[in-house]
Amino acid sequence: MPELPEVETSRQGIINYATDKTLKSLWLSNKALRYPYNFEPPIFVGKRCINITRRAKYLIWHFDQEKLLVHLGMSGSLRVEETSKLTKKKHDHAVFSFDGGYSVIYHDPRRFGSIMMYSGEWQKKMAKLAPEPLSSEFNSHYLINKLKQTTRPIKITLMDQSIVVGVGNIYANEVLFQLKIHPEKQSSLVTTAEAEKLVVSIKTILAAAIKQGGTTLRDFVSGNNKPGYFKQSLLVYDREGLPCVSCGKPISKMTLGQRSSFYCKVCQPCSVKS
DNA sequence: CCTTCACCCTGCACGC
DNA sequence: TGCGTGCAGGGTGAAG
Repeated sequence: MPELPEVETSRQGIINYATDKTLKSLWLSNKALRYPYNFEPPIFVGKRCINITRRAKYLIWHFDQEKLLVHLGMSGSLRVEETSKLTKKKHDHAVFSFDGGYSVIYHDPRRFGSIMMYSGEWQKKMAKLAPEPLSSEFNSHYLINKLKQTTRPIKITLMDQSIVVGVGNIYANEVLFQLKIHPEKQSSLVTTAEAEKLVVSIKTILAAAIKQGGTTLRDFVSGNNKPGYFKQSLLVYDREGLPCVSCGKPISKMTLGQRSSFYCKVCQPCSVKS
């Protein structure tokens, strides 16, 4: 369920159970995730977790020496359970048991996620990632320059990891609705004023979602954590046919880049499409 | 270089 | 109740 706010929420949910703790055991299921494992569990067992950080939608688990990269894909989630009461569920693929009595469990039905040792190869990949949306590096000057260079629909550009990381399908829809920009609008025709608002809107909406995610953190311990996803606060995503919160006309749906796009034909007119 | 497309996998909602 | 279909919040690599 991970867009960037969920990944960040997951990080905050597990960090206190892993940081400054020694990994006592690491169990992996025999099912392959997105990539074949590039390590054996003993490499990490006995090592102390120093910190867990996030880059884009990746979590980086810093152990004494090696680092571990965890991505939740489309259906991944992390939960914390007391090791003594741990019950493995279908689609659990990794159990990190730390001293202190708690385990972090990686669960991923579709197995689009990955757990990898942070090898040199991965460091290269990560180094190429675009700026974090909440960083000062992602500003209107930067975005305007990027938008000039492509004729693709603005929604596809916003979701392009080489432009800015962490803006997934839901938030791309929400941001464009908020600013009354048609999802198909050619990126290079987005005005300077619109680009400036896009930057502000992306930062605001992601920060707000992260903040809300925090309210569900206590559920992590019980193991029945609901992903901190706030459907009730989404204004356009998954609302096809339902009245636009602004004008009341039904929300439309179209496919762009193989992803569902929701928009209001009235509030987001395609005046300057292509 | 840029853009589009297929695809990795399972679960679920829906229509018949 | 069961079956088939389409769809899902991500990301990559190959092909055009």
